[in-house]
Amino acid sequence: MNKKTTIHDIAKKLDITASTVSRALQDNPRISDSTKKLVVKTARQMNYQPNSIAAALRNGKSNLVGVMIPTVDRNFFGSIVRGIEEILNDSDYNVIICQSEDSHEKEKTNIKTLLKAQVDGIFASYAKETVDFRHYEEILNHNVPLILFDRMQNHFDVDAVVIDDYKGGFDATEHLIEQGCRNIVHLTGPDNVSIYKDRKRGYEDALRKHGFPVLQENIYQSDLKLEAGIRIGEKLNKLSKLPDGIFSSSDYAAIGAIQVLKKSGIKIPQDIAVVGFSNESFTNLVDPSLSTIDQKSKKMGHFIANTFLERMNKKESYTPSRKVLTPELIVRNSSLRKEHSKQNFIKN
Amino acid sequence: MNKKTTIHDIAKKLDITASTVSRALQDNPRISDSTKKLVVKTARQMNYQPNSIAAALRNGKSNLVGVMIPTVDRNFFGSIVRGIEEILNDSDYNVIICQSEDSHEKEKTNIKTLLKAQVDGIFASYAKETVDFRHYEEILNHNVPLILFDRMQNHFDVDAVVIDDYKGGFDATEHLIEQGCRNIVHLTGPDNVSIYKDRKRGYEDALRKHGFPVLQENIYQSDLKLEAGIRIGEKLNKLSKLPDGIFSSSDYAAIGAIQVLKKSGIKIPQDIAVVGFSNESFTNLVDPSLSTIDQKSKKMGHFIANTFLERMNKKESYTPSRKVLTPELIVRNSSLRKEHSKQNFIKN
DNA sequence: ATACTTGATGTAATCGATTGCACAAATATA
DNA sequence: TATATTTGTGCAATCGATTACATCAAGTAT
Repeated sequence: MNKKTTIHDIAKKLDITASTVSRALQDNPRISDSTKKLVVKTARQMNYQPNSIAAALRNGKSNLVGVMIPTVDRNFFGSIVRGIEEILNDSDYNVIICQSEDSHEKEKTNIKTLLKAQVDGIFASYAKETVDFRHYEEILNHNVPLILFDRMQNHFDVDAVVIDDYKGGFDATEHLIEQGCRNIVHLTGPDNVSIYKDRKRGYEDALRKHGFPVLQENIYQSDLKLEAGIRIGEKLNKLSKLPDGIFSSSDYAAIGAIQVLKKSGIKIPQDIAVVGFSNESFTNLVDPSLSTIDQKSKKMGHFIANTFLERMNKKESYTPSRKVLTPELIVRNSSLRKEHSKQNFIKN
Repeated sequence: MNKKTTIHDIAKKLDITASTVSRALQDNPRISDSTKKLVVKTARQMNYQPNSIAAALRNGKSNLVGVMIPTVDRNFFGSIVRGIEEILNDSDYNVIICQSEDSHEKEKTNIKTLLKAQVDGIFASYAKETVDFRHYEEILNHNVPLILFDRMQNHFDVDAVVIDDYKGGFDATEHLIEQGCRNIVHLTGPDNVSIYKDRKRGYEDALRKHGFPVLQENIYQSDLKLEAGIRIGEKLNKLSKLPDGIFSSSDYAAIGAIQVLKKSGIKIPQDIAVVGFSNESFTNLVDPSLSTIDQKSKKMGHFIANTFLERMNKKESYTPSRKVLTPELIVRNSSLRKEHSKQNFIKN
């Protein structure tokens, strides 16, 4: 049928060579203005679409980047991806998204897939499950720029964009203390994931700063999913002395706990004030709306993309950098005892 | 540094030609078993990774497909994408995701981008805003297979995978009637989007079937976002006679309305029973948990992917098909008056 | 008038994998 | 023994865009 037109077709029509056409389309100064105009016009007429694959092969550059995240249907990761796209699409890059589903195996196959697709860069957030990082070395062996974000460790000397999880944990806990909490429980995740360790440190330091003891029995470790929150809520329910505050490293776990506690007549935030982490999109849909820590996900996406673009320019002698973003405490009704409803999205 | 190894490198090492290597790696019957084994072994040793871009250029096939959806951070679309990936990754395809954000302009540029990336197929769900479909013709002009899903119209004779929105609307409404509702309000979306029209027809027919009048003043049109739900909730609040049921074409709008109604002391589901649409992930996080219609998103993804694969095989003389999936009513606490809490996820 | 720029375009190789056709050697058939 | 067929490889073109280098005409300097 209608074959795609190539630069050769244009060349033939104008009785010039393909190289001239190519140069003209690239606005090469060595081509006269008159030919340029002619070529551009003819290209439009013939509905020419450059074949990016041919260019990719020749240039050794696919203009594709791969983003690997645990899952796309978490607000945080979804909007990081958006942030990345906002920047990169303007520079003619396309984004391939891979989901690791927090599985080590999937992570491995995803990396293979992306390398096979000849991506120009890989942006990744570790799967929770991952403790062995050899598959990441593959990326570096292939000379593909790697940028880690959010979840990372110091195994590799690569670019990284993270938030200050310590500060997030600290601020959340201090806020609970300011709201009058005296016995604050913390829900944390697997210890091999540094973000959870950091948030926990923040929690502990905030307690210490205000003269409260750090009690190991107040720290509940889990995978931080909804179901884990439910289980922990049930445990809390059975305690002889209820806590009066919960800082959860995950919005999901926080909601799980709140659901159970509400069932047994406990008032949130009056009896127990709760702060989650991530500012998931459902946090202002639930009742009471959930206080949380916003992770500046879009901004993070922008940083990742810009870091990548810089890296592509400097080519040699590039020194990886680390960017730490500051999270923001968002106070909603689940923790606001003093000025009730002030921050509620519904007027009055 | 360490250049990537190509089939030529392998050929040189074994003192054979690249074509033999290529054939050996493809398990071509014309190559002897001994050479095959040797080549495969050497390839492994040299850590050979096929350059898919070169293959793409030669074969005129990028092994990329583009998925265009309004947004990735809606459960429905996110899991469609997952479903698509589950199938296509096994067939060595990669998926590029584009978000239209329900904007006509973004949709246009996304299509350009995908075509430039030489994707082998495009799977798309129309943006709400879109009323002019010329940019979709571009896809067909380029001879790129197009599969529409969820939101679509009959402009093009292309493959389509949709759910039976009419049945979804009918079932939701009939369920409310069974729960004793006698005055059911419906929240619908823009009329140019067929899914909303179909759901509305389902609503109307269910009312008629049970002998209730269809009242235009009971139908509220909006963009179905959270804020729209809030506004409509406020309107309902002011009515002299409150409705006793709400069927919303969107979970978000449903939640918005519920939030307002709860504030003014109205009990859900006792005073007003509510059913949403989409089974968004937050629907069982809110209080009360929201009854809704599940759209079989993952299954839809599977269908889309498989339709595409079939299409790629049959090449010529292909007749587009239309697959209609059956949605499922999920009854939760926002509409369950008779056996309270039975379907609640918390035991007892 | 000769040598030397400058400007504009063409030639041909390249990126890496694929594949139709050619060709030699080995085997089968007459 | 001569011819036909099979088997295993090699040769070279191809996909489309890019680019170092060559070329050639016109213009400038000496």
